[in-house]
Amino acid sequence: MCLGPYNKNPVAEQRNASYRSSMNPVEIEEAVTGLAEEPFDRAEFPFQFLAAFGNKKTTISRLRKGNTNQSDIAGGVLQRSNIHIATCDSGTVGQTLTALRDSPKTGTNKAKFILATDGEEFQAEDLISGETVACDFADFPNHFGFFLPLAGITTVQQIRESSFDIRATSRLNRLYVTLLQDNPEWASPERRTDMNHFMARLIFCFFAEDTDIFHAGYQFTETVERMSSGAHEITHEVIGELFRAMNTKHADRTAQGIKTWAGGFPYVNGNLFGGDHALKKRSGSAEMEVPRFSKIARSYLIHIGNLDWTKINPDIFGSMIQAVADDEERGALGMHYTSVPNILKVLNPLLLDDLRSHLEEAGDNARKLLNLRNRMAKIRVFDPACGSGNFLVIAYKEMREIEAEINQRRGEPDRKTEMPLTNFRGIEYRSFPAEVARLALIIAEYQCDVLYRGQKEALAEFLPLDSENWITSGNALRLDWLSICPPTGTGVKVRGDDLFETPLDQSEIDFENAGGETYLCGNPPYLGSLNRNTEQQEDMDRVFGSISKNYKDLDYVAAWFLKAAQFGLATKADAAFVATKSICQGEQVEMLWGPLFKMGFSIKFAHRPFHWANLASNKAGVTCVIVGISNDGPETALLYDEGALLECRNIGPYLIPMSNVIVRKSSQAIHSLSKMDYGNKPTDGGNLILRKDEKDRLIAECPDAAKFVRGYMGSQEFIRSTARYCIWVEDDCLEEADHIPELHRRFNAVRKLRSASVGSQANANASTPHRFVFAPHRSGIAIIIPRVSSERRPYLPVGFVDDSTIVSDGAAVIYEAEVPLFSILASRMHQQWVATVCSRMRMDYRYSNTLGWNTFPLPKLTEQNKTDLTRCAENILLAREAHFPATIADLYDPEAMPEDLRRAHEENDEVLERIYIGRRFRNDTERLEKLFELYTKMTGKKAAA
DNA sequence: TATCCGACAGGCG
DNA sequence: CGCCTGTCGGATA
Repeated sequence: MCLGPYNKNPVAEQRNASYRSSMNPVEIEEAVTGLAEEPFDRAEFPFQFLAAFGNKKTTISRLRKGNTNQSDIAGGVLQRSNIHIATCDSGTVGQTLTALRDSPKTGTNKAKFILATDGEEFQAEDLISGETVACDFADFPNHFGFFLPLAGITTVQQIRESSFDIRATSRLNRLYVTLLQDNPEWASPERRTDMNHFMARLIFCFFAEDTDIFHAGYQFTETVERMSSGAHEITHEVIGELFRAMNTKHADRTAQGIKTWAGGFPYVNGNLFGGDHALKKRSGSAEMEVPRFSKIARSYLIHIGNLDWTKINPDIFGSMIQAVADDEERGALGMHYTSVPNILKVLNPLLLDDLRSHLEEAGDNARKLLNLRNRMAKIRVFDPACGSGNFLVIAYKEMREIEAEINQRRGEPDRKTEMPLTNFRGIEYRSFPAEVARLALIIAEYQCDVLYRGQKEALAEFLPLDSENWITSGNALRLDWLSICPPTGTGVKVRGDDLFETPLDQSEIDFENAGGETYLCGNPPYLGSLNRNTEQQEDMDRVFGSISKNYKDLDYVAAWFLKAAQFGLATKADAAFVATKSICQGEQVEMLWGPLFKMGFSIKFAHRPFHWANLASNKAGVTCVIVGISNDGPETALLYDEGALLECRNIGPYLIPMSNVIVRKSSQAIHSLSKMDYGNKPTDGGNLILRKDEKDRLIAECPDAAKFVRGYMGSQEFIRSTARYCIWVEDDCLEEADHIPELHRRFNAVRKLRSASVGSQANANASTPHRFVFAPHRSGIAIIIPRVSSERRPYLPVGFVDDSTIVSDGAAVIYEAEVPLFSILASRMHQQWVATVCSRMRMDYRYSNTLGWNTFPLPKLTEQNKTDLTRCAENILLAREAHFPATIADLYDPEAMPEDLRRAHEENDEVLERIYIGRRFRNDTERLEKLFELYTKMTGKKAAA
C-alpha cells in the first residue's frame, strides 16, 4: 500500500509526530537485543527490561523508588497490570519463577507475565495464555515477540508471529541509517533510489546464500567478511566486485577482469544487479556504485548476513522493510500494512473463490483441469497501489497452490508453473517498495517452487532472473494503466520505463483475441480533501476533472475506483479495493457512485465497514470497507458483514441490499417541515468558550460580564450534561464588553488566532473576534440534534433548549421548533434513515441537515397527526424528566434504558409508522425499503416539476 | 454564507 | 491503560 509524500499541512504533521512517540516492534526489538548484549546487572535488569518495552523514564524511576513497585519477592519488580520480574542467584531460576507464580501480589496486581533470570538462564510465562519461554539469557531477545503485549501491542497477532521479519527489519534499519550518515551524498532524493536499489540487492544476496541459490563455498556474507577483514574501508569495493560478477555472464567474466574470488558467484542479472538508474540517466554509464562502509556499518552488514534468511515471510516482510527507506514512515515502520486476512477478503471474492470452485467442479477430469490451468496462465493480477507487493504475493501464492493441486491431479507433480511472475503487476509511488515488491515476488516464486516441485527444480530454474520490470515505480493516478498492464495475449509485453509516460496506443492491443482476464486489487491511500498536497490535488483533477465537477471532497482513494472502472471498460476487468468507509457514506456516495453507475458498473461484492486497528495504543484507527466492482452484470451480489455472508440481487452504494438509489445532499428540504440550521461555530481556539469554573471566576471578578455569558451546547454537553459556557456579545454591546479586561484579553487572543489561520473564514472574521464565524442563532425554543452520537443508542438523542443557550457547531439546531418535529427526529424511522444515508464517525451516527433532515421522506402530516405526535413527544420528555438527573447518555444506554422511556418511544414509533403505512413496520429493512421508495417518488416528482 | 470530514483523538473509570 | 464515544477548524461549494 502506498502512502505518498503528503502531509504538507501542519495539523497532519503534528499527528505524525505524536504517532512516533510510542515504540514500535522494531524499536523494541533493537532495545531488547541491546540489553542482552550488555553485561548482566542483577539490580538493574528489571528496569532495563521495562525500558526496552517502551516504559517512560518517570514510570521507571517511580518503580525504582518503590512507589509503584508492588513486588513481595526479594529482588522483585512488579508493574501493575503488566509484569512481575525477579532476578535471582545463579541456578535458582526455576524456584524463582514458581515463587513469582505463587506470589499473591502477582494475582492482585493482575500481572500478565512473570519473568525470572540469573543472567545465564531465562524463564518467563504468559499468565493469560499459559505459554512459557525457557532459554539461555543470551537468547531471550529471540522471544521478544512473546512480550509485545507489554508495549500495548496486542491487536495484530501476526506481528507477534513474525519475529524474524521484525528482527531483519530492525537490523536493516540500523544499517540503512548508518550508511546514509557515512555517505551523506547518497541522501539526496536522486541518489536515494540508488541506495534503495543497493539495499534490495543486499537482501537478495542474504536470501540467496541461505537458500543455496549461491553455491556452497561462495557465501556472500562470508566472502565480504573475509575479503575486507581488517580493512573495512574496502568493503564497498568487495561488494561492488561481487555485484559486478553477478551482473556478468560466466562466459564474459574473464574478459571483464572479474576477480577469481568473485568468479564462482552465479549470474543473477534481472536488473537487480544492473547499473544504477540515476547514474545511467546522468552519465549514460551503467557502472554501479556501492556506498562506503564505516567499521560499524560493516559489522552491521555481517551481523545481518548471519541471520537465517530462509525464514523470511514475503507477505509481511516487504511492508516492514519498505518503511526503512521512508523518512516519513520510519517512525511507524510498516505498521500500516494490510494483513493477510484482509488481503484475502479482497482476493477471495474477486477471483480466488471462483478459481477454487472451478477446481472443485473439475474433479479429476484432466481436460477440465487443463482448461483451468490454461485460464490461470492468462490471468493478470494488477495492484495499482502495490506498496511492497503484499496483494500480489498472496495472489501468486494462492494461485500457485491451486495450480499445484491441478498438476497433482493430472499426475504432473513436478511440472513447471504456467503462471509467469510478470502476470502479477503493480504500480507503486515510492521506488524502494517497488523494488521490494519485485524482490518479494521473486522470493515467493522460489519458495513456491521449493514447496510444490522440490529444491532441486527450484534452484535449476531460478537464475538468471527475468529482467522485465513489471512493477512500475510512479504515480498511479498519472500513469496509463493499460500500458502497464495490458491483458495477456495481446502481444504487448512489459514496456520500458520511458513508455509509461506515453499512453499505449490502443491499436497495439488486439482486445478481441486477448482472452486473458485482469483483476485489479489493492489498498490505495486514503486522504480526505484536508490532507492532500498539491500533487495529490492535481491527481484528483486529472482523474475526475473531465468526469464531473463535484469531486473535490471525494477521498483520494476514489480515484483508484474511477481509473479501475475506465480500465474495466476497455478490458472487462473486475476490481476490488480496500477503502475508507466514507466513499460509501454521506456526500461522497453521489460523487463516486454517480459516475460509476453511469459507466455501467455495479457492486459485485462488498465487506461492510470494519475497524482497521492501529498498532499504537491510544490512537484511533480508521473504518474501512472493501468494495468489488464489475460491469459484467453479475446475477447475484455478495455482501459480507463480519462473519456473515448475504447473497442478494444488488448491493446499493450504502452497502446494504437495495437498488442503486443515491441520496443527494440538499440545502432544500423535500418535505415542508421547518429549516434545520448548522450550529454556531466559534473558530476561537477556545477563547470564547468557558468551563464552569472559568465562568464562575469571571462573574465573581466582574459581575458586569454576566450578561455576556450564555450556555454553550454541542453533542458532548447535551448528551453527558457537561455544562460549558460561551461569550456571546451582540455588535451594539461590543464597546461595553471590550472594557472588561478578561473579555478584552480573550478577544485579542481570538483576533490573533484567526489572523494567523490559513483558513479564509477565520481570516475574514479576525476583525470581529467577539462574534462566532457562523452564527445563525435565533431566540425562542430550539431543538438540538447532536452532530455525532454513539451507534449503540436505539434512537438519536435529541432535545429542547431555550435561547439562553447557544447551540454549537457540535450539533444541528431547529430554531422556534414545533413539538412534532421532536417526535420525528426521535423516531426509529429517522434514526434508520440517518444511519444509512449520513456519514459516520467511526461507526457512530453523524447527523447532517443536508443529508439526513432535508432528504427525509415523510408523508404530509394532517392536523390530527401533529396532535398525536405532540402527545408522544410530551410523553418521551416526561419519561426523561422522571429520571432526573440522569443524562441522555444514561437514559439511552441500551443496557439500562428505563422501561417507561422505552414505552414512550415505542408509542411514538407506532404513531409515526401508522402515518406511513397504517401499521407498524416489521423490521428496519422494511422501514428502509419504504423510506427509499418514498424518497425516489418525492425527488422524482420534484425533478419533473 | 454554510457544512462535511478526519489511515482521527482524547477523556473517563 | 483499555474502552467508549464525540472536538474542532480547514477546505470547499
